[in-house]
Amino acid sequence: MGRKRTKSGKIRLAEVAELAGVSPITASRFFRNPEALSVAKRTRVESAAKELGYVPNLAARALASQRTEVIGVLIPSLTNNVFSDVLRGIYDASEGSRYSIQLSNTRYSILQEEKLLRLFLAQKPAGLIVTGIDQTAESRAMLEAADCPIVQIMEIGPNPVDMMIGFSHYDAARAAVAHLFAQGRRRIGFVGARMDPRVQRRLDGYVSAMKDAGLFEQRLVVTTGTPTSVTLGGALFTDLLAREPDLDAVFCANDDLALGVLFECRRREFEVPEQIAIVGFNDLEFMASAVPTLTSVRTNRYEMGKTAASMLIEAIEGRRPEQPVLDLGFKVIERQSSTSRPSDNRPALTGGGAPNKMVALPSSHD
Amino acid sequence: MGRKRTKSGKIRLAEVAELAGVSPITASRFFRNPEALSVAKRTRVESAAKELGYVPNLAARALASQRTEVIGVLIPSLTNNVFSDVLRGIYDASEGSRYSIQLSNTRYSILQEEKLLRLFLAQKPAGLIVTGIDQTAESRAMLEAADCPIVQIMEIGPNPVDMMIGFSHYDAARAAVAHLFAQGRRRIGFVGARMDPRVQRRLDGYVSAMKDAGLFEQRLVVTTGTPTSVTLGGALFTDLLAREPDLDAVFCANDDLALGVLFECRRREFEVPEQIAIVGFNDLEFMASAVPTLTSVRTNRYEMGKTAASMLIEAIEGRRPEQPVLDLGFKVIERQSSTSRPSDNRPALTGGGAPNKMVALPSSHD
DNA sequence: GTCGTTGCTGGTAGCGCTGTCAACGATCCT
DNA sequence: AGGATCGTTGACAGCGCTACCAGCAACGAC
Repeated sequence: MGRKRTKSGKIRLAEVAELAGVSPITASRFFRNPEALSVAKRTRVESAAKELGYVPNLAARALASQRTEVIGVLIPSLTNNVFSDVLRGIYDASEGSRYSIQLSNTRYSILQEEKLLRLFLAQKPAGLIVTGIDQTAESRAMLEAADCPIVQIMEIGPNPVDMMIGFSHYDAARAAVAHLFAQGRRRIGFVGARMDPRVQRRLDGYVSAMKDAGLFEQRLVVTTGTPTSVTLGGALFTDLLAREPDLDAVFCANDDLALGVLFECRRREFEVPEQIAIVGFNDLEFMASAVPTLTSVRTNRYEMGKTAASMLIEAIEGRRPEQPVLDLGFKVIERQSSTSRPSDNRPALTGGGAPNKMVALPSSHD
Repeated sequence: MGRKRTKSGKIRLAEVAELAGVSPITASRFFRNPEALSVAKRTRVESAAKELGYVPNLAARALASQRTEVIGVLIPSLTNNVFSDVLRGIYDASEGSRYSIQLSNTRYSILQEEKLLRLFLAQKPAGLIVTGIDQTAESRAMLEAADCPIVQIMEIGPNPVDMMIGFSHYDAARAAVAHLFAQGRRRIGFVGARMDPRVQRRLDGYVSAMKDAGLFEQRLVVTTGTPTSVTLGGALFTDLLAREPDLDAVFCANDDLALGVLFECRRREFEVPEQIAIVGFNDLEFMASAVPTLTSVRTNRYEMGKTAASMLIEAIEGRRPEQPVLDLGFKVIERQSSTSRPSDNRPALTGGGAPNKMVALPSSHD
C-alpha cells in the first residue's frame, strides 16, 4: 500500500515520477534509455529529477535488473608502476560512464585470481578486465562461461577468452636485444626480478635472440623471484658481474632495475655506454632524464588500460569491436645508454634527453 | 508464490536454509552474526552453504539492509607514487574483511571531490576515506552529516570531521631545512610542482624556517602547477639556477624532483653534496640507491593507508579508536646528498646506501 | 507456581527498482 | 478501408535479502 515516503527522507524514483506526472516505470526508462521517451515526458522527468536531487539506488537497480554496473578488474600488483599507468587509463575511460570499477589484487597468484574471479562473477559484473593469459583451467572455464564481456590485458596470445589487448613481450625483448646487436654488443646480460609470466616471456625473447646469434650462455642470466626495485637492480648486476665480468651490455626486465644498474655502474666508475650499455623495459618517465639517458622499450600502458576499458564498455552496450584482439606494439627508444657514440643533442635546459631514434615494431603474435 | 529456484540456477539463501533445515532468516543470521545461532544450526548452515557453493547477493543485501559494505576512497591522483603506496595499504587492510573499496579520483579538484562525495553518500557507504583537510564548505557539511565513519588521510589539522591520520607537512619541511642548516647550508632553494595543499604546506614550512633564520628570499623558490616528474625537477632546478646561481642546497617537494635535480647536477658537473646539497621528500625506494644516495623525508604512506582502513573498519563495526587523530610523524633520512662529508659506509655490493642517521620527529599539530 | 528474563527461531513485509507484457493511438502499406 | 506495424506508456510482479516483531522454550528469582 501507499508508503508515501521512506523514513530517511530519501528521494525515490516514485517521487520523481509523481512530480513529473508520469508512471514510475516511465521515469525509470528515462534513466536507462531516454530516447524511448517522448520529448515532452523526457524533459518533465529530467527537470523533476534535478529539482528533487534524485540519485538512483544502485542496489535496487542491481537487484531488479539482475546485473550490476560494475567492471571488475583483476591485476597482480598495486605496487608496480606499470599497473598504476594501466589503472589510470582504466579509471579515465570509466569516468563519465555509468560503470564503476571494482579492483582486486591477485598478488601474482593465479589461485588467488581464481578465488577472486569466483567472487566477482557471483555479483554478475557488467564486464571484466583480467591480466594476462595464464589463468588456471578452472578460471578459464569460469571466464568462458561468464555472460559478460571480458578483456585480457598486458599481453597477447593465441586463444583470447573474448577480447584481448596488449603486446608481445617476447618480440619486444627480441627487439631490444637486436638493438644491442646493432650497436655491436655481444656479451649481453639479462637481469630480471619477480619473474611473472610477462617477465618470463621477456626472458624467453632474450634467450631466443641470443641463441639465434649463437651468443647465449646461461650465466648471462640473473633473475630472482623477489619484487623489483632500483636497489635490487644494483644487486643483481653485481651478481651478474661476479659470474661474468666480461659484459658489454645489460638488458633489464624493467626500468627500475635499469636505473639500479646505472647507479651501480656509477659507483664502480664504469662508463655507460662506452663500457656497458644498458637497456630497460617500459620506458618510465625518468629514463629520458637520467644521465646518460637510458634506452628502453616503450609500451603503451596508459593507452592499454584506457582502450581496454573503452572496448569493454562498448561491448557491454552491445557494440562489439570489429577487432577483438588489439596489438599495441612497442618501440625501442634508443638513448645514450646503449648507443656507442653518445647522442649529439645533449639536452641543456630541460634536463630531459630527447630520444634519438625510434624503432617501431608491431609485435607478431605467435 | 513458491518460486522454487531462480531460472539462472543461482543458489539463494532460501536453498541453503532448506538444505540446512532452518528458516531463511536463520541462515541469513549465520552470515551476519554466527554467534547468535546455536552451535548445531550454525554447523548445519555452514555445511549447507559450502555444499551448494552459496555466494550472497550483495545487491539484495544492500537493498534490504539499507546499507552497503563499500568503503569509498577519494584521492586526488592515481599517477602519484605516494598515493599508490597509500592505496596499497588501504587494499591490504580491506582484504579479508567484508568491505570492498570503491575508488574515485578527484584530480586535485575540490569541486570534483564535492561531486563525487555526493554520489558516494547517496549509496550509503559503510565508511569513507578522503584526502586532506581542504574540502569545500559544502563537502564539509555533507561529511559531517554523513552517518558513517570517515577518515581524513595525508595530513593532520585542527578540526577533524571524524578520524584523521597523517602528519604535518609543515613540520616535516621545517625539519628538512633544519637538517640543511645543521650541515652549514644557507642558500637553500625550494623546488615544487603541482602545488596541491600539502605541497603548499611544505613550502610554507620551508619559508618559515628560512625566515626564522633570516635567510628567506623569494627568488629561492621555484614552483609550477604542472604535474611532477623527474624531468621537471631538472627543468625547475635550471630555472632556479638562472635566478640564483649562488645556491648551496635544494629542498625538493618530492623525490622525483630531487632525482631530476641530481641528474641535472650531473649534467652540469656540479659535485653533490660538495657544491649542492639535495633533499627530497617521501623517501621513495630509489633514494637510497642513487649515487650519491639522496637525503629525504620519510613518510609512512603504506602504513597510513593501512591504518586508515583498519581504523575505519573498526569504527564501522562499532569499535571506535580511542585516539581518533593519529600523527604518523616523519623522519629525515640523512644520506650522502646533503651531508658535507660523504658517508663512510659507502655501499659495495647491494647498491643501496644505508641511511647514515635518522632524526625522528613527531609532527606537532598547529 | 507465577512472573519475568534470556536465547534462539521464524513469519511477515517490504527495500527501490526493472523485466515482461499488454494496451493504446498514430502511421504506414496494400 | 482494413490490417499491420511502430512508438510510447503503464500495471503487475517480483529480484534476494533483512528489519522488525512475535513466539517459544528453558531458566532463575521470588
